[in-house]
Amino acid sequence: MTEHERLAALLFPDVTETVEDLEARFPARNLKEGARVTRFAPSPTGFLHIGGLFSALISKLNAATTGGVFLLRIEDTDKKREITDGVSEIIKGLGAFGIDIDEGVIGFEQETGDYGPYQQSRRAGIYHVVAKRLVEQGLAYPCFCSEETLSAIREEQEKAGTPIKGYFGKWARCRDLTFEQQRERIESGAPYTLRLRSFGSEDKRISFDDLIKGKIEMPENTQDVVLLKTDGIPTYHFAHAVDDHFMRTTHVIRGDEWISSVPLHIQLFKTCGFRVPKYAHISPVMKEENGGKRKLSKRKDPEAAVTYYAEQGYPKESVLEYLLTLANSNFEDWRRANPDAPQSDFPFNLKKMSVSGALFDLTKLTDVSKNVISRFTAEKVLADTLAWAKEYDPVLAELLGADEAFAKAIFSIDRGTAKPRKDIGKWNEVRDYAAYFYDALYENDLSALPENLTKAQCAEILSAYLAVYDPADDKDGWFARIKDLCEPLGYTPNVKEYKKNPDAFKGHVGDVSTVIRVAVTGRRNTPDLYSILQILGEQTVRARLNAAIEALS
RNA sequence: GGCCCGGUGGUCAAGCGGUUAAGACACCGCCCUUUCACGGCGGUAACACGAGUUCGAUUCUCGUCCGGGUCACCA
Repeated sequence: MTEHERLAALLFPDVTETVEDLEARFPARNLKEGARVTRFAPSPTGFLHIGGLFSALISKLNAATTGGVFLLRIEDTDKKREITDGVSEIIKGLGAFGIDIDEGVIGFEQETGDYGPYQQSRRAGIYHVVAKRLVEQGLAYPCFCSEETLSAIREEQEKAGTPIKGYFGKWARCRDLTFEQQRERIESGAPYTLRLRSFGSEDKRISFDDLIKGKIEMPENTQDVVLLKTDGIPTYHFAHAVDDHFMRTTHVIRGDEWISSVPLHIQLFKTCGFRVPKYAHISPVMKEENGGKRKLSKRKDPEAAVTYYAEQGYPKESVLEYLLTLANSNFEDWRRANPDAPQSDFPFNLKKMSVSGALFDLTKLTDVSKNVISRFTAEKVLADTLAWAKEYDPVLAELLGADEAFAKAIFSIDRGTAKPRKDIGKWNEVRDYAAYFYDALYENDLSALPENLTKAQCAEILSAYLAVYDPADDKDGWFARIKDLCEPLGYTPNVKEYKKNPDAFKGHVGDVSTVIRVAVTGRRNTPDLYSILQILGEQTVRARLNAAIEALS
């Protein structure tokens, strides 16, 4: 038995499995050629971030379009930062956007798939098997340095002005401890971390092909990084190598803040004897501030949280649609060519992803959303609004739910035609959009009446209309009736005529219908008036006309 | 500071040696029109800067500047 092996036995007395056992336990996946295995691996430290959703979407798309597997792994190795409902926040968030998890953690203490556990806190045994092997081979060693010692080393380096800081080479005090020294400390119960014994050189360069950023060249890793913390839990780096190897991940898609540790990661895969996966690093979603760009911040920006979109009432299809336009610039062209195709039909391509961070543009999101919603059926608009309102606007939910046929009629105006209306960008706009259809929300606001007419003139128009109003009219008949109203009252039914000779009339048919519109809806800008009158029904229309006449006299 | 990455209109972005430098959002104007929305037409607006290489650079090289990331027993 070598000293390395004796050390390994001392460090991991309970580990009986070998790396070969693990290889057998997690065999290569039986997937068709070209299928990609991707993963989303967040840590449960807060709400799901829009950037996280973005990267999950990209990963999912890569798996889905290649007939591969998209898995969810939870990186809960830092218990200090963990929050109570972290895991379910993530799963709920993903679910809310229809990003289905093929494998991995799917609920509280629930997972599916043969490559688990998928929660790092439950994989300690697996990491230790690999760690033990590394120690046996002299590629890892225990480090007994305290935090104080570490910062003392750092200070010394600062003073000396060494170009590279950290724990490596001659600064790595525990790297060359004798076996006796190691055993003595371990047996005395001294806390220790397990460090990688790095053979990297700062003079040598390593290059790799990032699927998004292209070829990147960097110096090799020289640091004896921590693999296992004092509590025996792995650091991100070590867990990444072990997990993505044994989960047989083919493509690691993650935020580009990881680029700088790729040399370390490649080194880790290689020293463990694992095949290096392909990497794709996504640029972060940015926000504008004082003319500059910065990453969307969980703390400062409400729109960083995925829940923000749910609260505002952006349909998930809209958020996804917008994210897709950010992801692949040809998505909008594709959408124009395939207005009704499901998003999953889009031939997503990693290579077409932007290399620099995009500013998240809520205005554009809303525009995209208006288009998405305009393609929804009235049934879907109703159902989605109802679902949203139940949580965020109970009054609206109550009103819409009280008579669904009525509500559907509201959403049906011009819907399904070649030129559908695009009034609604998110569900929290529905209340305002539909307000005047409900007496409870309707405000008898006459301030929008045409300013070129007197109150008396307006009242006159309304009275005249009331006298001829017939709910049985069809649209043409209805408008003909309004035109007939014009001349006796001193208006012209012909707008062009009015423009030619404005002094000859009090106004034109547009003014007449505006007066009626304002009296019935309390506003000047509405969809087609005829449809509105039909939906409101005779009783309400008469009541509102009468009320307006009274208010004007 | 070291090491990486990036810089095309206000925003997202095509283009990758020769283009009138696409398109989308936003903005402005006009048309359509009983209002609005939709739609149509048009407009304002960009290759960070300086050197090279080249007959010719937004495209290639170098430098400068600016922006971002990263240098933990956090992920």
